[in-house]
Amino acid sequence: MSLRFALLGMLAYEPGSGYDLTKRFQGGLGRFAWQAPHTRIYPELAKLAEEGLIEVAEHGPRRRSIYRVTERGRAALQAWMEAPPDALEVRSEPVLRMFLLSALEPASAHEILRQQIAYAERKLGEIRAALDDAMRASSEDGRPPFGRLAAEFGCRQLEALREWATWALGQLEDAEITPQDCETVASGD
Amino acid sequence: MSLRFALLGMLAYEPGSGYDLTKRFQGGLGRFAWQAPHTRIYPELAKLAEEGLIEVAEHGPRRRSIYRVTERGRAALQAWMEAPPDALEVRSEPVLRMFLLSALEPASAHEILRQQIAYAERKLGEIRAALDDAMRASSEDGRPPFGRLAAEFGCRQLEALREWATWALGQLEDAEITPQDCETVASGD
DNA sequence: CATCGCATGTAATAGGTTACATGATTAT
DNA sequence: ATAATCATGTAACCTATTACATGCGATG
Repeated sequence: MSLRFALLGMLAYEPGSGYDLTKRFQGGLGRFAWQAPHTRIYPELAKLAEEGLIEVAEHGPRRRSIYRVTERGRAALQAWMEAPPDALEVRSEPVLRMFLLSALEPASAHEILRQQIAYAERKLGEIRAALDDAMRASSEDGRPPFGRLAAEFGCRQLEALREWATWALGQLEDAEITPQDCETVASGD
Repeated sequence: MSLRFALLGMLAYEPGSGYDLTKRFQGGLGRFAWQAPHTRIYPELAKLAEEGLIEVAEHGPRRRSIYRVTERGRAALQAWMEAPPDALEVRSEPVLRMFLLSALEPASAHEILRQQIAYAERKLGEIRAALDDAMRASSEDGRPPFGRLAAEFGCRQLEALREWATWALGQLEDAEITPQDCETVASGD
């Protein structure tokens, strides 16, 4: 249900073809917000056009169709953006991994936390590089890059991940020094 | 592909039936890491059992089957946890909303950011309440609540959201006071 | 024995991934 | 002409959501 609004929003910012949108999902800052292959994008564009939320603005070479949002489309986007997000988004593999840490041996948990820290650093680098690219590209056309705020958001989330993982490492070490379940460690297993 | 490891991990911590796992996904701290209805849980448990990663430890009243992980299951979980997470998780409705902010009128963007701040506050309250519950419940059985670290992680992510939204509001106001695209506002539309 | 909650399932539909296919244009 | 890239699509499959169904066991 979100893909259609992703498309609607990108087209509201700037008209384009399915091919253009595919590239924006792959290459631009959009990839830090949502992902979709062209095989999902084209059918969704067709549906949006059928419902009158977008329309073909122009035909290009090959079979290229450049879409733009209609008034109704803009209204639909606005309505969706204003609708209160009520369910906490909870299908995140990184969070799941962190959730399951307690199911592992402490030594593994340490190792995995250190991996998470490295991962956060690496992804931070990626986003910052992408942001730099986007800033440079957009300084030519005068307006700030689409998704700049979202990229900053991504950075902050990753920084929070890094800080949390560092903190969690400390927690695990504390728990090993002063285990509260000494009395229950009889069987050994 | 992640659901199976969510189940494996929960069973590694403590054996249980599909019904138990359903409740853990709904009620406990698990709901801040992954979500699944029973209609997905039962078939996945069947598949895991067929592959020998879990097995029936005990049969209860009604048709209740209590599963536990096998050695192979534990190894599979370990391997998955240790595998480097390589793709940045990017299908998040909140992030998408933030990404699309630029497609809206500034006044709407303000309103939506304020909503996000309120949302973050509300969800922070929910997680903290759930964490308190879990702490109280687990103080009886001696070990820290499963998912405590993850709940803390969720809190930090929400705090980052709140801080970011506050910062973004400031950015939008700055952009309105000193718009860099004055020279291009000739056509009006 | 009626009802409530436990415990599991099926079926229909929607959303998403991967592999494969194809024609049109530009570049060499 | 041939290759590369643009531009779009189909088909098979997997994952997830929603609605509906059912039978067993405890409780009053």
